[in-house]
Amino acid sequence: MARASTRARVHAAVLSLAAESGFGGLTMEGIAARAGAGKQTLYRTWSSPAAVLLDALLEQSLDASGEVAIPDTGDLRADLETLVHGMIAELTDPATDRLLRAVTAELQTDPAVGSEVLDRLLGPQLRAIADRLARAGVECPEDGAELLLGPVFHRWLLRTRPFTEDWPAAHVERVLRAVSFG
Amino acid sequence: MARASTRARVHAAVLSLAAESGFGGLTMEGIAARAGAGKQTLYRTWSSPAAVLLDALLEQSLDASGEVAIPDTGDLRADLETLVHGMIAELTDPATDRLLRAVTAELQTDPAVGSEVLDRLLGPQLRAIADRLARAGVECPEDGAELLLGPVFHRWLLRTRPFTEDWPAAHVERVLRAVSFG
DNA sequence: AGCCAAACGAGACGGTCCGTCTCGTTTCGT
DNA sequence: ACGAAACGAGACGGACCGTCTCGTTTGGCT
Repeated sequence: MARASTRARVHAAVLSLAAESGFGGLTMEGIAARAGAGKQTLYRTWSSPAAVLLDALLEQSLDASGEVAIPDTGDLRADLETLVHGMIAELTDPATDRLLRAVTAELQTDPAVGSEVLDRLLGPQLRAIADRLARAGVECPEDGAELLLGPVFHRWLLRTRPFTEDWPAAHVERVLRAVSFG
Repeated sequence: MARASTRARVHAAVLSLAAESGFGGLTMEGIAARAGAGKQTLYRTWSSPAAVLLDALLEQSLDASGEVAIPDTGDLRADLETLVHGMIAELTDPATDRLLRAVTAELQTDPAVGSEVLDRLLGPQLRAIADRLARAGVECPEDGAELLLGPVFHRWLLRTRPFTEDWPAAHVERVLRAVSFG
């Protein structure tokens, strides 16, 4: 669809612009100018600034890890705590917080972005956690994964209250009890 | 700040426009025109179409109920199931789904909308649930309320999978077990 | 009743970004 | 070497933006 070199320049442009002026400062015209690309070239592949940013973020995350990795030391409780701590760290990192919120916001209105996020980010993550739970003998692993992540997203997205140091341990404790593993 | 009659006309305008063309069709100019108001009048009180819509929705919900009411029949399990069913029904109602998503999206970028939602909608709801849990003798009622609502929002917001008929009962079952009430 | 300041309706204004459209150029497969 | 596909550039009309004046209405105060 699009030339690899073009994609690379556009990705670099959207990431640098987002880092400089936040998501609110992203426009198709701005991205095109920074990338040295025509607007038509952008519209040929992406439908909105959020779609461009999402694509760049996904490519970046794939470069880094290749696959979604869930800790698996044999100690389920410890693994889940590590996981929750990592999630909280990423969600609250000022560098990524705004970008993730922007993608989440766009996900609410643009169905294409929604299914892209689900297919390439959230889905694999949920499946990986569910697999980890299933391997430990949990009965409803999908529901367990949702029970683990739901409250984290809830607190972060809706800004109900800050995360505390001791909450993840207590939360994992409750989740394990919920799935009959305490 | 603003005259009551003006507020009423603006609220009616934003609700009718949102019902007709969805949230995407909301603009300050459009709302002002429909309400027969000057743009300056809108900007004097609200900062964005989302803020206007939120204000209208909040006023509407206050008119209807006056206070946040949580079922309290003495049967905790039944009450929570009623609550979850009601939430799912409201979240998935086509008439409100898009509006709630729009407000949630705006909540990610506009801090003013965020604290407004928290103060007048989410906060009271969470507190009411936590109170209900506390009355039943649950130890960490705030965490319990979060455990109950988090997965519901998670599934709805991120569109991971549809709600099924039997999920609420199983979910409440797990939450009660998590807070040592099963 | 009469007054005055605050709130208002209307809309002009320059500006930004939208999404579409040409046009001439570059790139790449064969 | 050639033809098609992808591209860079930017013109274009249009929608909204947020700010700004204006002259008018409204409601409280005396």
